[in-house]
Amino acid sequence: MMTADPTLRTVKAWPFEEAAKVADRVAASGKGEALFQTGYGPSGLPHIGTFGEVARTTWVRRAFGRITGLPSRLLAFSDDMDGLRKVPDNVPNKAMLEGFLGRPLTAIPDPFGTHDSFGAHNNARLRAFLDTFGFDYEFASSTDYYRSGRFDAALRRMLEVHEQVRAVILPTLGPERRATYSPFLPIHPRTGVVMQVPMEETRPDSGTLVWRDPETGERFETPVTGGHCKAQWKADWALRWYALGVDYEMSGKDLIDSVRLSGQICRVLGGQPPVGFTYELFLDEQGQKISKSKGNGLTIEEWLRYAPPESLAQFMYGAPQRAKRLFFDVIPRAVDDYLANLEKLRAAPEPTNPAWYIHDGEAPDEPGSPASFSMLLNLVSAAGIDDPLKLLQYFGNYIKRDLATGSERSSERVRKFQEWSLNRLEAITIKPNRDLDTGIEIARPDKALMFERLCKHAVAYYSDFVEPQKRHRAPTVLERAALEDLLHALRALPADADAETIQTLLYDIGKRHAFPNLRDWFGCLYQVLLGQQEGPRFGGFVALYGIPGTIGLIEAALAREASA
RNA sequence: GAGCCGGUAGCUCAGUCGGUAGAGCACGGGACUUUUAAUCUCGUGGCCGUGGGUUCGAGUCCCACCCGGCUCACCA
Repeated sequence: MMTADPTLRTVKAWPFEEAAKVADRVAASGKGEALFQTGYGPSGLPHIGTFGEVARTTWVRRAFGRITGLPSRLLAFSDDMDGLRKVPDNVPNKAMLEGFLGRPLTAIPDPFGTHDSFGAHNNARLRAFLDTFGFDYEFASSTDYYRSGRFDAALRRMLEVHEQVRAVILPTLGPERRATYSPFLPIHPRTGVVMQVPMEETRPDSGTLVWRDPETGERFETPVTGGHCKAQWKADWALRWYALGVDYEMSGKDLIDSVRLSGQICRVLGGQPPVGFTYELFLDEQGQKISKSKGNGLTIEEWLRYAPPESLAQFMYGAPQRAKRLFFDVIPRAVDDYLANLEKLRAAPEPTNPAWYIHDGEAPDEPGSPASFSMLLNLVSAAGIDDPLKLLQYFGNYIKRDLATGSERSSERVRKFQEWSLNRLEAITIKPNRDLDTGIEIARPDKALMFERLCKHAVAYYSDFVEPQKRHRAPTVLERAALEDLLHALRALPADADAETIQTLLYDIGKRHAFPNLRDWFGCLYQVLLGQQEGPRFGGFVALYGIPGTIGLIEAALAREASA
């Protein structure tokens, strides 16, 4: 059991400020533990906001544990009993789903055919998503809770105060809805549809409702308990808070009104609404709201292709109550902020440091990254590196050159990295090209070094954004002659010729031909061979890229010109 | 109509307890380099939206206003 440290209540970081409120609430209730909740709508497949909400809640939860020493649970609650309102665009078997509109998601066949129901399918995806990041949570299915009777007492209570609950909601509704509203949505005994109908009678003594099918006129008496009824959205939220004693739940700004009304209903029931936290929504590059239908903004898949999850957590940590723009350009900064914070965490575990939350107070036992992500991106773009392993090699050479020249610019970070992993990097560096494919497994984020992962991500960035922008220009007559000259010279070189030898060769050839300025010769190499305006020191590039590969580039360039 | 957030360097933003204004990028100079890029280093650049108030002192606290944006207003 963790020891309590009440002095942490005053830590100036939002998770602790939140946790202190939860601690007060739990102390007042006399409970020995705290219940944190995050909810998921029926349409909602997991997305980048899901990650944010669970991560942020987890941080508050951890802060709570540090302050109080008390245990806590995080309930991931799926609203899988909600009626399907419309057929989603991104699923197969849409025609089949049409026939089940209005029924609870857990009473609809899985359009993917892999689970017992559509609801079960979505639940599985949600859990798989959360598991990917190693979140500590307890999954809850609304359907299970209703059917198992866990909500029965609360439902009967809501039936008793039916009119008071209505009184909370009615003022917020338009005239026509006002006439039909009930916090109870009975499941139609014949069609299975979640009904939105007015109650003709409430019978608290028997725990039932009397209502009429608007189409057939048939009258039904339905128990509110046992999964025969579910609660309407805002009442549902309140019911859950009341029945389970939820202590903390955060939600987006779009739910401010719902939080207020659900809180009122919760009080009507006799409960105390949880400590709440409203976070801002994300905007796209133009400051527009991110919506899945518009397809703007950044998906979590995209983020995780270009950067590690720790950087996304870093982004989510900062200023949750500000509308932040979420698009590609924020990624490198998030990564570098994280890397810097990671080093700070290593030096001193301060709970004001975002990395403290991301790693639960203790930096992982690995060397971090010797270079900023921005630098890796520059490097990969300048050198046109399309392979993570080559980037590692390139960087290894870079470090060695650094050491050899005795440069003072080796930062503390680089030095640490060298101590920890120089041998490993050395092993990578001397590996012959043909073994590259079987070299180091870089693709598994959980196993690989942070730096290896960053190399992988940098290359992905290069492939997607830099590489497509390349424009290989055709060589001039003069350049063509020089390139042919270079081609022959390279063929004559041993395969393991070093960077200096190649660089000297390049100068010789450049001088041998009538370039007005040597700079033009190198410019030709970048523009014709690499398709870029500028590039790396070319001798080093050839040594890394391989002489056969470079020969291929030249041949391709000459052929391109011939066919034009 | 109700509510929320923002306005600080050319751009994106940080700014802790009220105490001489900060970073990255961009731009300029230098170092290193047998070209360039990278890297390192130095530097240019700000009426902190406007007006008032509190204070010895305000980017920071209070009030009002202007501008920009978002959310909710007969779904969940």
